[in-house]
Amino acid sequence: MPESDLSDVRSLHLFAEMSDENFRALMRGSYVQNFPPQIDLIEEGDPSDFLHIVLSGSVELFSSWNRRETSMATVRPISTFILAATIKDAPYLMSARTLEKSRIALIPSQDVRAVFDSAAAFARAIVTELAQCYRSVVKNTKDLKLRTSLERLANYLLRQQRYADMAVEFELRLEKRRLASSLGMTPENLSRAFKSLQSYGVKVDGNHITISDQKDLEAFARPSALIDNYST
Amino acid sequence: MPESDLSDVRSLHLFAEMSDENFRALMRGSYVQNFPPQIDLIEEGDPSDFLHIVLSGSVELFSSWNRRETSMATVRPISTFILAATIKDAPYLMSARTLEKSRIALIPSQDVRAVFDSAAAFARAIVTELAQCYRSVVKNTKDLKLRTSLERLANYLLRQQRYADMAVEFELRLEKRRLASSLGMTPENLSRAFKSLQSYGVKVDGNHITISDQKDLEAFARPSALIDNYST
DNA sequence: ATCAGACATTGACATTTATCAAGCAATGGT
DNA sequence: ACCATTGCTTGATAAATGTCAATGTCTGAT
Repeated sequence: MPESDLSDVRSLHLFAEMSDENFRALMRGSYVQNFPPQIDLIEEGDPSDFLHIVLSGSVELFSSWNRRETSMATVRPISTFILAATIKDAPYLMSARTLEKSRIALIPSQDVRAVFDSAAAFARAIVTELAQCYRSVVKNTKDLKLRTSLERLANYLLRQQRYADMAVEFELRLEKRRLASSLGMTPENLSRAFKSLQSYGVKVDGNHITISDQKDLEAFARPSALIDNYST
Repeated sequence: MPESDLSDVRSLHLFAEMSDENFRALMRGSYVQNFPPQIDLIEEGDPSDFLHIVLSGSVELFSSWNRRETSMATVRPISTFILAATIKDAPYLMSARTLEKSRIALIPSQDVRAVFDSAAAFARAIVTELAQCYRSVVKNTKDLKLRTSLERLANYLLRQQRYADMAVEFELRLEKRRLASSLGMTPENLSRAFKSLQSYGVKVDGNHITISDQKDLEAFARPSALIDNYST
């Protein structure tokens, strides 16, 4: 990696207090690459092989579901992206593409984790928890921006069913008006949404839910691991 | 703190690998309290004095803006909440209230940071960055759930103006269709939204924005530090 | 057992937002 | 200079979602 890029990367507060030794260890397997505009850098769902750093240009983080696409953030120099996935060794939650001609540093994720592991265990635990929370909110944003309220409800029910060990019948654990607010809709709309899901085999009696045709509901809801799976 | 609560807290993976000594240091200033249902535990914007842990019952994280309120998440035992604010020593981004009778452990935030600081500097840097990203996404979710698309655009413009050192005129740094997607709307709707903001003194010429009546736009947009301020 | 209060549902309607189709710049490549 | 492409805007329309008002239903307190 060229000297000027090295000092750019070094200037990130992420590496500011790191020892020279650890920094060199991190840079050993890293490299810098120039990309033209509109190049896909990473695709959501892929394993997080590299921590990315935008040195110049700009990168769009976006996400797709069911033929829809939404912009999640724009990353400008000099900053990292997908750090949480790197730390968690989890798949990317978002895709990334260059918006313009961009210079990107790529640091192998396993090197980041290795250097990081030499730190105290508590630090690691805090980070894991933070990363988990962070990724949950990202999933929630995808749910909000990519789905209609009916789709959000359908997928919520499927998640709850999974939580209830795939039982055909289970209880809602939230008051309906809170559920409505969680899903970003009004209580009135939630009532109508439940009614609409009757045609996909969903029965509602108070807080008691029956999913009589799992496959049918899934065909409508199109659940995605990158939105609905809390553990990844 | 009672022994059974101590072991509950200890069982969190956040503390699992922590030394007994550090754990005792953390618990020294901590205490456990029982709360009735519907009690406000924290209010968004307050300084993060305590890391909270739900031992039993459940807690709703929610957020308010402009007479509207939205549910952000429900926290169930045994888990922490508002860790990112604690680590960053930043104000709470969300409010919290008990949904039912709940038992909550309260750990002084400064103790968490003190124990954490004894870990390596790189770990701290990673966490700071993660916490920053996490909190940004939370702000983004609040923006999406609490505001109409017109309000989101108005506040976006005010944020961009701040980025441009409060200049009356500045350039959009995003293509309009990407901006639309970022704000969770269609390009067509963005065009109309720009037109609607004309009545608040916003002029648009390509990517060039002029905000001729700052106060008027702010009166409409009602910007909030807990949504629009990237540094907190 | 009854009543008050909170939550849920329903219908009518308004608003917001998306979709589709067409036309209008700007831009870059030949 | 021209054309083709791409992005932006506009109008018409449709769909989704929210609001308001009324009613129904449940539950816990007296």
